[in-house]
Amino acid sequence: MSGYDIKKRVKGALSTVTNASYGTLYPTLHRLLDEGAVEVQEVPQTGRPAKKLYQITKKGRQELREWLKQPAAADQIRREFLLKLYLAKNLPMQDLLTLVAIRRGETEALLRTLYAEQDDTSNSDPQQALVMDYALSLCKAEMDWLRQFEDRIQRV
Amino acid sequence: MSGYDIKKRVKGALSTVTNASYGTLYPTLHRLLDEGAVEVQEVPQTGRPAKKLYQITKKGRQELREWLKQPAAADQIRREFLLKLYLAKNLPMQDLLTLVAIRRGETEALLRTLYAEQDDTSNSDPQQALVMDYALSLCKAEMDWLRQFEDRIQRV
DNA sequence: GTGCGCATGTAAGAGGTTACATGATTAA
DNA sequence: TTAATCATGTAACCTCTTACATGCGCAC
Repeated sequence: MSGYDIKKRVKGALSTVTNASYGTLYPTLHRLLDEGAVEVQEVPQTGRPAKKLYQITKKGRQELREWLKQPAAADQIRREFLLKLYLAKNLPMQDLLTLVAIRRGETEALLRTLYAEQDDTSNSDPQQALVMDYALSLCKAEMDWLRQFEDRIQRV
Repeated sequence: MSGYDIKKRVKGALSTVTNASYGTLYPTLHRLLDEGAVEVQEVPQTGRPAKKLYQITKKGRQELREWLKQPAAADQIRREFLLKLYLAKNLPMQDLLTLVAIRRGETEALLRTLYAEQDDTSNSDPQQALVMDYALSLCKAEMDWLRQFEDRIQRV
């Protein structure tokens, strides 16, 4: 794949897992090339920079396998929404409801996106379907929690 | 609270929300003091550095309220485990099972910790209980997913 | 007598994003 | 004609972690 395509893939199917900006992506590809973990094939194009198609090498695949065997690092998570909820006693009830409603809207949108992407990819990439299924499960759980929370505070 | 106490609080009840190392925490407190958002009271102690008790000021509380009203930034999430799952076709089945089993163990441990902390704090800080409840919901959902996943691949 | 808890803090570095530079093609 | 898509890349900056410095009291 090209750097550009990798970016799209990461932004789409892998957005629940990690992310990457070009400022990280391109230097990383150059480093992997230096290390011999990937090789590149330039495809000239008219009117735009040559497309650089990267492909993993035998050595790269070996290193990948080694990395995969290592225990995974702990999740790095930063949820500003939850932090605001934690500090909500400083907020009038009305603002709190708005905060939660916005979050519910965002979660609903994410849920719809995930359903749509699941339909798109269910027959193609099983690995991608796996990650999608995981994301869906957690997204549904958050949705349930948000609805319950809204019920609870509106009853008070 | 002192910087030391804040660190403990964040590591405990807020670990599912954010985190903080001293290298961030102390400079931030100094900055807030400069800005007049907090004030400090030194409590001398024998045999260790004076404890610096920070307290939010009127101005600080005002700014906090403004910040709370702004829509929350999107979650920043990095799940190395899921990334490895995504790349699992490069891994022998046995290693995949090990990877998932380790994750299940960690999730179980987290679940137990959360239950224990929920019992500890249920009668004290309702805000903290809220965050705990949220964390528990998502943790249970992940647990369910992991169990289902293990069932699925072992049946194949 | 060793290690943990208490309690402050800084310096170096890792890791990442944002904004920019370039510029043709194509759809609304 | 305006904006998005394609496609590369760099420089400046921001944010955070890791590792260090200091050192007493207390429990095992």
